Amino acid sequence: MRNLNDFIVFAHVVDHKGFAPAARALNVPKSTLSKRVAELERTLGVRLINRTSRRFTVTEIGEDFYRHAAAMLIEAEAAEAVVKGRLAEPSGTVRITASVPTAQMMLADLLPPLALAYPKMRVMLHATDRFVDVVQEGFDIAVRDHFAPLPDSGMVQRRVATDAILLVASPAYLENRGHPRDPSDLSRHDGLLASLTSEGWTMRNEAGVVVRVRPMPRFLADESHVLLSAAVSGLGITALPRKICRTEMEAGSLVRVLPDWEAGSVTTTLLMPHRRGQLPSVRAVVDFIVARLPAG
Amino acid sequence: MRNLNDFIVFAHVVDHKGFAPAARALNVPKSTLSKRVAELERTLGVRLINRTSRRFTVTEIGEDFYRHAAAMLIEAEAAEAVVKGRLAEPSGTVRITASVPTAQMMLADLLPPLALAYPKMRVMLHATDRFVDVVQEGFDIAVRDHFAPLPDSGMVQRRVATDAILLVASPAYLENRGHPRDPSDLSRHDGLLASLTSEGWTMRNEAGVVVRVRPMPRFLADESHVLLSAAVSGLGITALPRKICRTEMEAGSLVRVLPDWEAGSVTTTLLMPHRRGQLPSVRAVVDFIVARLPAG
DNA sequence: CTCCATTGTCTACAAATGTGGACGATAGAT
DNA sequence: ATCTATCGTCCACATTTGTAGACAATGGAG
Repeated sequence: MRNLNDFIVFAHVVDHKGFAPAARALNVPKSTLSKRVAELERTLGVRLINRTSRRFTVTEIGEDFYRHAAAMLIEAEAAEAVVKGRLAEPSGTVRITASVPTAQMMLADLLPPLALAYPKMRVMLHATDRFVDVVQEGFDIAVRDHFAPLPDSGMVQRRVATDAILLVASPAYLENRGHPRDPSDLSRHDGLLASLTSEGWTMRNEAGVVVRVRPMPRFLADESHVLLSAAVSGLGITALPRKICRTEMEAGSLVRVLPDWEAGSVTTTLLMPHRRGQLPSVRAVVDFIVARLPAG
Repeated sequence: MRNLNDFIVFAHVVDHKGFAPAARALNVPKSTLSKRVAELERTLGVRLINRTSRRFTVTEIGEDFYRHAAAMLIEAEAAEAVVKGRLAEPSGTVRITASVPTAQMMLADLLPPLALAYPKMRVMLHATDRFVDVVQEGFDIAVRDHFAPLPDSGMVQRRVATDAILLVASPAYLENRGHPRDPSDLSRHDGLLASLTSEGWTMRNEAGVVVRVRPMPRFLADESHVLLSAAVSGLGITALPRKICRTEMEAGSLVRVLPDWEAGSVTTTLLMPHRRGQLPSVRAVVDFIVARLPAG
């Protein structure tokens, strides 16, 4: 098994441009460095450094070799620092669970910069639409989108965002079928619903008036982007969070229907197991998400 | 100076989940490995592995340490391979220049897999809309989108793609203003043009008939995506390469106008300085791009 | 419960590496 | 041309590491 210390010795010697300066810097005899590099060159079968008593140049292949040797050195120092706790920022794994749409719509934008901000922290996201027992399954944070308030489950709840649910349709559909003027008009329109058992939409306006409306089911899909595409295609009217259809609305491929009314709202809440002495890394994640989202 | 071989020994032991299997794999005595890892733990002052005669688990800090140790091993192997010439792939820097739209539309998809395919090659892309003197400014490859054939500039030309330019409009616009049935109908339609001095569109069909048509200038922009959005918004008819409006066409927010006719085509050509002994890395890039694009 | 195959640890001894100091080479100062 | 300070190399000896084999521990098979 090759002596990989020789790679590091070589990297140091190149960094310091000579055996004598490197020996002084490392506080080891220069004969040690000379011997080690000579041995390395012998076993590799190449000349890494051309040197005389007063000249010192790294060969071209020595430069290539040096790059990897230097990278090794960096990794070695990082390994040691990990153990010695030199790096002060949060570290370790933070396990997050969220539904697939939440993962796609919110976390896909948030987690990469989080990971960049905390290089020593490892973010692990589990996106699933099944029920997750947060404590039992060892997650640190669960991200929940919900329409009604969450029950008290003994976990710390931190609301981080609220998004209005809007009725939208394509201009083509509305030109073809007419603009609804009142929620009751919706019963004569084609609805793009999440499911056939959906009870329609509960509309609320700023005056606090609440109306339950039931459009004609025209298209069913329990995936928001499919509903979005269907709406853009002019199939009918759908109800989606503002965030999901913002791009299409801005592009004009979708427009608001009954702009003074909202079909409820969706709240995003972080759930953390309620245990004492929460890890700094979990706290860092929560603070990061809170800072990046408008308060609900 | 710490014995960094111990880091590598540790990485091997973790990889093989035990001293005995690692010893067999490395063909060294297990006592050597046991002693080295024990020494490493002693000097670091932490337990990296919990083990008994039949149990073997890596501690959490051992996992963190392992990641860097494994990275060290990879660098060591790469260093050795550099010298031994094991890596056959091209290396060094390839400098590419292209216009901003070309960079966004084509290279943004091609260059990441290229860089993945050739880990030893460093790809440097300079995206600019100003004139670039390829040879003078030291580029290896220039990617040019052009409508007319390129002049003979003494450089090697390699056509790699041709994209038809289509007339498109939103369904809303067409329902409102009617579908053109013939190119001559376009003179009564709103045109979304690249510039006011644009001489309209030169239409060609499969029979080889060529017609010059001039729509009413309704919106001017020399940025394709702005034209795209304008078309989607129902402002009029525009001429764009198929590639640019493919998503909207698939989504139904844009439809073909006069589907039997094309408004010319845009060709993508790679330009390389014509010098003898072209670098293997440049050749590799060209071959990669050619293989990934449909021939023009 | 017993037996057995295999694990990881320990240690005395063999082998390899680290080192101080001498020495030839060299480039700059005088 | 000469001198000097410092370079990298070499080598005999000191120090450290590698190893074979014994041994306690352990989990699965019977």
